[in-house]
Parts: sequence; C-alpha cells; structure tokens
Amino acid sequence: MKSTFLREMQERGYLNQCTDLDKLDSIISKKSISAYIGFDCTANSLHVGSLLQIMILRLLQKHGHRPIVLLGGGTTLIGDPSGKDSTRKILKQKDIKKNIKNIKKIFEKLLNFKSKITRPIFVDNYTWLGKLNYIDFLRKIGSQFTLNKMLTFDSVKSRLDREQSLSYMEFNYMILQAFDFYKLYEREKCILQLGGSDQWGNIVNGVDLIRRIQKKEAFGLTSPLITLSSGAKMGKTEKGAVWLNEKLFSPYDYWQFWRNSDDKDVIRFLKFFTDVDVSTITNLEKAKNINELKITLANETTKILHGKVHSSRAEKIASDVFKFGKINENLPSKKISKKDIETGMKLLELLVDNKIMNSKSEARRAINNKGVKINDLLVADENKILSLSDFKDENLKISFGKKKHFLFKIT
RNA sequence: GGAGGGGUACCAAAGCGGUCAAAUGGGGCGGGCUGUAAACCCGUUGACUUCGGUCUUCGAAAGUUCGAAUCUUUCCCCCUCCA
Repeated sequence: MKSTFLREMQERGYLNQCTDLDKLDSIISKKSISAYIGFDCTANSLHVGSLLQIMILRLLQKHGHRPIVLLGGGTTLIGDPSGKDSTRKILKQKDIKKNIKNIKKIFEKLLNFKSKITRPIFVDNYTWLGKLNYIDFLRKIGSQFTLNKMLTFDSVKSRLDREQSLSYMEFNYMILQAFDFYKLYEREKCILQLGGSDQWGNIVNGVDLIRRIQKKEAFGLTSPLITLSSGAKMGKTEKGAVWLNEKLFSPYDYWQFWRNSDDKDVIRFLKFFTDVDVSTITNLEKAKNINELKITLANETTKILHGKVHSSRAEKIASDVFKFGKINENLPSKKISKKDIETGMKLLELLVDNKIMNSKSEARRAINNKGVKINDLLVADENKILSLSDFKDENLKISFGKKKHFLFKIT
C-alpha cells in the first residue's frame, strides 16, 4: 500500500471492507482528501463505542487529510434501522440540538484544529434534509433507488425476515444517508465515507448515488466492530455506558475502565485506542509486563480524551489507592457538614443519598456481604450511625468492593 | 381471513388455586484465590422496615374465591401453520 494513511489503518486493524481499496490508495497517496463519518445524536454524549471512529478521524488528520464530522441532526429524527430489532424512540428536535452541542464539545477535545489543511469541518445534515421538497427529492433521488435492491439490504431484510415491523420512515433512512454523502461530495468535495461495518449498506448506497448522478467515483471504507475478548460489546460497564463526556463519566473512572481491560484485549486496544506507534507497541509488549501495559493503555487513552493532567492524576490516585491503600485527596470527594454527623447520620442514608448505592436494600445487602468499608475497616452493622470518631483527619473514605472508593470531608 | 401456541423479574426459562417475592441458567453485584486480569469456588440479586412484618410485581383491565402468576371475561401484543 502506498498511502501512509491506509497503511496505518491496516497496521492498527481498522480495515474491514472497502469499495475499491487500490484506487482509493492511489488517490489518497497523491493528495489530501476530505472524508466523513456520521454520528448519531440520540444521546447527549458519545460513548466508547464511537471511539474507534474518532480515532480514525484523528488518523486522517495525522496523515494530512481533512475529517468531516457529520452530526445527524436530520437523520436522528428518523432513526437508523441497521442492527436494531425495533424502532427506537423518536427524539424531539429540541433535544437533538442540545445533544449535538454536547457531542461537538467532545470532538473539540479529540481533534486537532491547528492546521488549516486538516482542520475538521462540522456539518449537521438537518441543514439540507430539513428543507427538502418531497416531490423534488423523489424525482431526483428517489428515482435512483429500486425497491428490488433496497429490500436486499441486511438492515431491511433482517427486520422483514423476523416479521418485525419496519416503518416507511425508517425504510427511508438509507436513502437519506446516501443523500448526505452526495451532498458532502458536492459541498466539500468529500470522496470518502468511513464507518463501522454495520454501515456498509448505507455507505455503498451513497457511493452508488454519487456515481449515478455525478458520474464520479467516491469510496466507502468500513472498520470492524470491536468486541471485548469476552464477546461483549464495547463500552458497557456496571455503571452503564462509558461516556466520553467527563460530566457523565469522570476521568478517573475512564482511566479505571481501561486499566481493568482483559489481558487478552490490551495489545489490541493499544493499537485501536492510542496514538502510540505500532512498532513502539510491539516493543512495549516485550519490555513490559501485562499490568504495566494496562497502565500505559489507561494513561494514553485518558490523555487523548481528558489531557495529560487528568491522566497522570488518575494514575496517581490509582497507585495511592491500590498500591498503598492511602486516602488520596484527589479521589472524587464530597463535603459533609459537621452538624449532620453530630446529629447522627445513618451510613445507609449517606450511601443512598450520594448514589453510591441505589437503594437502602442494596446498601444493606452490600454491608452484609462484607463489601463496605470505612477507612478500610469492614462495616459489620448495617444500621451503623456515623460519628466523628469514624473520621480520620476530617476525612472519611467509604469503599464499596475493592475498586470503588469515595471520600467525604467534614466542613 | 382460518387453526393453534404464547406474553413471568435485567435476559432466557419453569411454575398453572394457598407452602410464590416466584425453581433453574445466564448476566450483575459482593467475598475468596490472584495481578485492580482470566478461570474457578462461595454468597447475593423487588422496595421499605422499629427486623415483628408491610407494600408493589407474573402483558392490561374487570371478575370468581377466604385466598390468583395460576380459574373466567374482555382488550392489547407476539409467534407458528394454513389461505
């Protein structure tokens, strides 16, 4: 392969399928191009499930190409049926707008805005989808699609095969996504659409549409869907999704998420989710033991998203907590008033009020299962009432299990 | 349109008048072992509780009964076969 971009894509394991790899390679090795990935705006943050796609955008920049981030303000109003059993709830436009704003902030942290050539472009497809004229659209775009072919697409077929209902609205999704690509080709000279392998069908439609209307060639390139070695989908933990927004998922938790990776995933993840050179990773693999590698993984991934300060802080907290069992000042901490303690605060209430536990029953259970510690001392009494003597230097560390620690400070 | 089968907790699946807050498996959580890993073993898995109990839950609603996840009626949804 000639182009540095595709070569690194391959080295890192990002390549799954391409409409015409050789031709794309020869174009991309000669000049800088624009490529786009579409993101769904159903939630007000992206989670690790989208991270691979973002890494690909970063890689584009690294090799001198311009990423286009398409935020699907229009298509989210419709809902992509790919890979889904049932129609998902339809969001209000107001909520989608809010989501777009928040998601954009994540990209601002992850992408590079310094170079003029590779500075990302943000587009919201509502800009053009929102003002489509139905008749014009059917005549110009709808005429290019045959029902015969549309019915063969996996996203459609699997629904129909299982006799799950598929609304006419959702059925149109693929046409809209194809139209997006066509629009971006027109507006930004975007000749490449990237995406997860589940997007193959949608992407190919866009490539076809550009060929038919513009008589020009565009390309589609997909990356594999990443699963954990356990077979589970990436990005879910006991706490729910691993969000990229620090308000929903703290840098420390994010660091811990990577630190807790399965042994078998570590090298793959270093290639997928860090900027470390593949050759360096190969050397690291020999030089470091698996736990050191996990720390490298956690540091590198956290650095990319939250910055160096947060990543080294998280590492410090972790080593204090796990290696030395110390109370680290930087643990997520909450304040608690002296008065409340003096008047007798129940441990159960503290646990539930601070969302450490979801209910008092759950908290009771945890205590009875020997899972709750105060300043590293096991709590035996489920009805324990906190007193000032439980505090050590005005600090109260509550641990749930071995990994979750919370700090309370008296004020 | 006709015939049959089914909707049970996070998921799968048993229960088919009281002993059912509901077997079992998976998942989750906690403990043990370890390396903040995997595998394995143990415990736990509706809520509230003054730990006596109380309240809510088996697709929805109404009913029979001292008593219903279990029986009856109506409604909604899903699946299989035939047309």
